[in-house]
Order: sequence, then structure tokens, then C-alpha cells
Amino acid sequence: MRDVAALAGVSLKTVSRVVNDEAGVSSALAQRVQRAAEQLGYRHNLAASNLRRGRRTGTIALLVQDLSNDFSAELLRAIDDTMRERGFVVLSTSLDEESAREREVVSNLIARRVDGLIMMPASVSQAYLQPEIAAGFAVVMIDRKPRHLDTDYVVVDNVAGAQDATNHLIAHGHRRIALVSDEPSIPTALDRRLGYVNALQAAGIAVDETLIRSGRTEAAYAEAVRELLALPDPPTALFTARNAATIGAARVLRELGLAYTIALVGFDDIARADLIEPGLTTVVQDPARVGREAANLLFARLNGADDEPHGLVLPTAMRLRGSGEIRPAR
Amino acid sequence: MRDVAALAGVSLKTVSRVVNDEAGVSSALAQRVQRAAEQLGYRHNLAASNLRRGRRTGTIALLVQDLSNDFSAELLRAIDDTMRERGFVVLSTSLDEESAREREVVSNLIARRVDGLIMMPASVSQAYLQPEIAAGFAVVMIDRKPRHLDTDYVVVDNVAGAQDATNHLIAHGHRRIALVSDEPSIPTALDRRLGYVNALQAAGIAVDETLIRSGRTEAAYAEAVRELLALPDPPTALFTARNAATIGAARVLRELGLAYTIALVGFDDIARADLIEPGLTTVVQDPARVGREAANLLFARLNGADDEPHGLVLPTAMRLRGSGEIRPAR
DNA sequence: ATGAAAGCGCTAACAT
DNA sequence: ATGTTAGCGCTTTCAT
Repeated sequence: MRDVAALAGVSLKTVSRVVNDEAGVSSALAQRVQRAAEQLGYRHNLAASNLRRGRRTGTIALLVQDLSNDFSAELLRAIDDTMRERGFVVLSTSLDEESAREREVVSNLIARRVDGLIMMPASVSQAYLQPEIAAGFAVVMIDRKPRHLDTDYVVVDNVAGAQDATNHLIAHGHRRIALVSDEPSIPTALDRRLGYVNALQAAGIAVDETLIRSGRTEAAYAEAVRELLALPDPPTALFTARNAATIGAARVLRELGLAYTIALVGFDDIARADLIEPGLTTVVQDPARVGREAANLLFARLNGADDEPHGLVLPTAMRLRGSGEIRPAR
Repeated sequence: MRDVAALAGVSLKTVSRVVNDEAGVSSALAQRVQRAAEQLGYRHNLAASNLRRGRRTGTIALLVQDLSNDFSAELLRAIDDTMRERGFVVLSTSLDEESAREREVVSNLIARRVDGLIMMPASVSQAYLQPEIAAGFAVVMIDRKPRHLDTDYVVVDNVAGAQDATNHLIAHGHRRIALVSDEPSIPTALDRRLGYVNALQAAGIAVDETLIRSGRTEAAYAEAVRELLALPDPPTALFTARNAATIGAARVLRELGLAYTIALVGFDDIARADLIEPGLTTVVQDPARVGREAANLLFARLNGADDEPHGLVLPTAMRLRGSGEIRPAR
């Protein structure tokens, strides 16, 4: 910048004004400065600018468990779309359910002076963020409610969604309904289990623990479904409370020729679920909506909103495509 | 930092040493400084640090056309995984085939002093990056070769992949093979068309322009397929050179009850393509591999590699799942 | 082993 | 309308 000033024969401040489109520079001078900048290949340094201004960096971060899945991709797209028109750029990374990584990443992001954070927490407690928030850092949780921390969040109603799914199966005549879900250490898995149990109890169906399985990988879910179907008194319907579980179950059902015999309802939508036969009935949430709402909440905080934290619980919807409308045999 | 120094009763430099884990501080002092930092809630400011050091920011960016699609998600995941263990964070955004947006984003990223860029170019020429690269900015193109710019790139062999797909259909007895692809303004679409034409010509089959359709949306592809099948002399096989085209075609074929009559081979894999009936035969590339290779090339440049640009052309593979092995109904 | 002073690139506050 | 000075938070000399 000094070089540009020298070449244009003006002061530093004048160059600064031109670069920042500030008023109060004669167009003749502005032109001369522009030319000098171009000639020297001058590039404005936003880091230095922000340092002096003591202002925001115009950067936020998105922390999800796995950047490669559909849900994260839609989320990121929506957040970037929403924030970029407001002048922000978005950093993102995967946490892989590792609490330690979450801490490390957050600490690094704070050192980078990221303005705010949208995150799907991996940790059991996010209390460690309290001092940062007090210092003006903005945080919005998504997918899972914050724990031991009072902050904005956007989640879907997992209990109600799971209850809907289970009720749907009950309404189609099923009484032996299995639950295949994520590990109970994952909060959403617990909520979905609760919805499942609620629905059964409301219908006067005893909860049979042998029909409840959990795991983390698609292979584990497939194995669980095989075991369930080999039971002396097997389930006539499956509620798979997670994407990978739904896929694993669909594969096993097809493999065993039971795709039109055993009912299946999954939580979270699957792309092209209508092209599969039978079409997969799912409880869906709208990741783009979650992203937009989270970005809006974050943006409000960045603009100084200091009212009580907002907790947004979005509804789920059921997409009936066939697999969930199968009635029990006999 | 000044406050920490004051509280610990040491100089600024000592705090700096402790914060950066530099040698030459007695552990007693270091402890005292740590405590003071904690007490004051001190957070290191990497922006200021980098400003003074004149060093890298440890930030790279990924520019794709659409962050929400599977390909981008896998790419981002692989790039983040590869770069984060090297101390980098990754910014990303969607360009939506808008050349102007590409320019604007790049200029903003340079002002932010991002160290490097991995991008799927939307523009017709990336010559504008030449001065930046000369000034030490690192750029790696993916999916599409750089145009009017000599830089590293990682692409797949679109011509060979399309040729394989077309040959596969020819080998199954087809002679009237339609091509449904992206607009010819997209470089990969041109390459895939070339592969299609090459294969036909090598087999002595005349290229019939009425069998070649292009578009941008799934709806447009579906409409194109409907038109093709309504032709007086309709194709017996479809080569859909893009994900959305494959889906659109699969939907129409199912709708018309022709899924087991008309052969279909698509370019780019589709998640759960094996669960669809018939399974979708596709020419696949490995987005995670593209991401890793691009990140490695970028990293080498960031470490000062100044040899000739490397152009990596990765092979594609065919996944036979049924739809592409249908023979013509004579 | 520790510290003082200068300066990274920029802009706020105050001149003129 | 333009320029001067100080300083953002840090690290690099170069002392001691």
C-alpha cells in the first residue's frame, strides 16, 4: 500500500480511501491510485484491515460429523448461500463423533478469530464454549440440542418423528416392530427411541427389548436385521432410525426376498428413494431449512442480538412410498 | 497479550514465547504465564501473528459448482481430511456455473490471503489467475482442465470413460444409441460427447444428430428421453453423460415400463444404484481420490515446488449392475 | 533466559 | 479533499 501511495504520489490514507470506496477522494486522484495499484499488482489485505478495525473477519465455520454425507452437503450449501450474500465465507470440517477433535477445532477457529460457529456437537458437554460466547463469539447448534450450555439451536422433533413412523406401522396392523438405531450415546438416537417407545405404549404394545438393536455401520445394521428376522418370533416391521440403518435393512430385505413382506420405515430421507422397489417410506427433515434457520440465528447474534437463546424445533414429515405400507403377513 | 504480560510480571516477548511453545523460557515462568493467560481468558490471535510473520494463513479454498451434490461432498471431505492433518482449514463455496461469481470469489479469497485454491472452473478462461500464481498463490484445477493457464490439475479421462460406456452398449448389440448430456458449453460434456462419437465411428455406426440431446435440469433430461423414445426409429440404448440425466432417464424408463427394455449406462456413479431395479450401470470416477490428489498437488506447491505443472488424468471404471446389459429387442 | 524497540499492513482519529 | 500520527496484536531483530 505504501508503494502504491508512493507511485501515485499520494498519502497512505488516500490509497486506503480508494481501496475501501470511501467518499472524499477526487475522481482524478482515485483514478491515479487505481492505476498505480493495478500496475504494482496490489492486493488489499483484509487480515490487516480487520486487525486494525477490530472488526469481524467475515468468516464462520460449520462443524458436522461427516462432510461427505448428503445431509451435511445440503446443510453446507444452504449455510453458504445464506451467509455469502451477507459477506461471509464458510469454513467446514468433519468431527467424526470425536469430542477431542471438536475441542481442538473450536480452539483453532477461535484463534483464527472466526466470528461464529454452526455445529453438530460431538461432545457430551459444550460448557467450554460459555466464556467464548460471553466474549462475543456466536454459536448455533444444529441437529442436537446444546448440552450444559444455553445457546441457539435448530433441531427437528426426533421424538415426534419417530412416534409418527411407529404409529404409521401400527396403523398398518403391525405389533412386532423392531427398532434399528444409532448408539444410545448419540442424543438423536435416544430421542428416536423414545418416540418409538411412546408410540408402542400408547397402542398398548409391550416394548420387547430383543427387538431393539443399535450399531454404527451399515454392515452392523445389516447384521442386526438378519438376526432380528431369524428370531423365533420375528418382527413384521422395521423402524430404522438412521440413514445407514435404512440402507442396510433395505439391502438385507431384498437379499432375503422379503422387501415386499416386511414393512420398513426409515428416519431421514434417502436420495432417489422412489426409484428403489418398493419405494422407501421415510420420515424426512429438511436439511436446507435447518441450514438457513441456523444461519439466520447466527447472523442475528453477529449483529448484536442478545435476547434469550432461541431453540427451534422443526417438524418432520412422512413420505409414503410403499415400504412402510406393507401389512403383516396372514 | 499485554495484559497477560502485566499480570504475569513478564515482558511481551516472554508471553509470545510461551504461547508459541518456543524454547528458552524457564518452566516456572511459563507456568506463571499460562495461569495469567487462563485467568484473563486470553486467546491467541493468529491473524496478527501471521501478519507479522508474513507467513501463510493456513487456509485454502475449494470452489465447486454446487456444494450440495454427492460429488462435491466427497471431494470436500477428502480435501479437508488431507489438509487438516497438515494444519490447514478449508473454505468452500458454490459457483453455479457463473463465471462472474468465480472472479468475485477468487478476488475476495486473495484479499483474505488464502494460501491456495482447488477449483472446478466455471469460467472460459482462467488467465486472470496468472499474476496471482506468479506472486506465489497456489492453484489446482479439478474436474476440468485449466484454460489459458498453465497450472496443476486433476481430471478424469472423460473421453475414454464415455467411449467405454458406448462400446459397452455396442458390445451388447446396440446400434441406435442416444446421448443425453450436459450443455456443450461445459468442457466435460464435450469430452464425453467426443468419446461417444469415437466409439460409434470405430464401430462403423453413423452418428445420428437426432439421437443427441442436451440440457441442464433433470426435468429437461426426462423430457429429452421421452422425445427420443417417441421417435419413429427410437434408440434401443441411452448413454446419459451426467448424473441428473441418468436419474431423469431412469425415471422415464420406469414410468413407461421400459426399464428392462431400453439399455441405460450413465456417467458418474449414483449412491445406492444397486438398490434400483434394474441396477444402474455407470461409468464411475472416484471423487475422494480426485480430492486427495488435488490436495497433494496443492500442498506441494505451498511447500515451494516450482517444477512444471502436473496434469493428472485419472481413469474411470465401469460398474455393471444390469441396466447397461440389456440387449436390443431386435 | 529474558526484554526493548521496531514494524507487519492497515485504518481511526484527528489534523490541515 | 487530503495528510499525519498512532496503534490493532503480534513477532522479529537485537540487546542484556
